[in-house]
Amino acid sequence: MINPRPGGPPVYLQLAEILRTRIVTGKIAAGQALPSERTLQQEHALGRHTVRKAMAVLRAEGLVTFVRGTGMVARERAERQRLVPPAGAAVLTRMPSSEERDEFDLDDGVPVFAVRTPEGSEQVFPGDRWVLIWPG
Amino acid sequence: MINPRPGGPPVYLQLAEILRTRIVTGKIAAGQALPSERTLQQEHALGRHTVRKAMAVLRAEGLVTFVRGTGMVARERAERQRLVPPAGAAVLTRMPSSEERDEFDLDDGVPVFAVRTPEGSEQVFPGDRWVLIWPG
DNA sequence: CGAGATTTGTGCGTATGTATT
DNA sequence: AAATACATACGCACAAATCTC
Repeated sequence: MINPRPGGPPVYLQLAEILRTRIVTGKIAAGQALPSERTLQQEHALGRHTVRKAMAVLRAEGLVTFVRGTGMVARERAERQRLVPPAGAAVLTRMPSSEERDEFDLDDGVPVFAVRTPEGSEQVFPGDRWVLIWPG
Repeated sequence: MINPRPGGPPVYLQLAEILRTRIVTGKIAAGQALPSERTLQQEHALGRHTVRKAMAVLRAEGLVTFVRGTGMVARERAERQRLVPPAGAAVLTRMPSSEERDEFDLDDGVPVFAVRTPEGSEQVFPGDRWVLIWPG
């Protein structure tokens, strides 16, 4: 139940927590649609901005994707490809630039690996589709 | 100049691009404050909602931090510590959970490394303070 | 120290556009 | 063609944190 008392957590974070719980516990399975904006507004007696802000939180966490005309969908966990970087490489993680989001067709809330070789070149890998493996 | 013609890119993305350019080119140095919401509204004749959406884009990219009562500040790039994961480890990157954001005092738009050892344990490292090094 | 101004945070209302079903 | 659902964009009010005088 959402509690709008002052001093407490913001309403949109309370709603995000409710939805997050449903997703991570599997009550809403991957690929399955979540309640629409309107439904959430009516069920919890909230304004549209508040509902959208809660949804934006989940999107930024990479838990959901939005499909226009369909709604908010719990994100599928893609199979990850294994990558062994070259010897001496340095690996950073960060959010992608807008160009990188376009190039790799990344959802909101998906970071990237940036692999820098000793020679100085940098290659970018979408964080939701790769796992880095250490030798050994 | 911002162009609100229909069919073109959304106004808030145009504004985000303008501010992004100022940051990455160094016109606005790290640690320096950006124009306030009000200033941006007046300069570009936009509603507050639109301005805030542009700012949210930059925040999600990890370019700026917001300080209530102070303003929007270009993020400092922290010195990164070097980490060599154990042999056979698998490394993922993702956005942190709300608990992890609290625990590590992470800004918005900062992903984490998740290092899984062959034994099955997982350890989390803030993505803005660590760089992973491959042996070699 | 306080008072007031500034700035971002939260929450709601409304209208219109666009894509999908 | 129509309904549904999200996207963009204008507006308002008040709260909370910070800064300045």
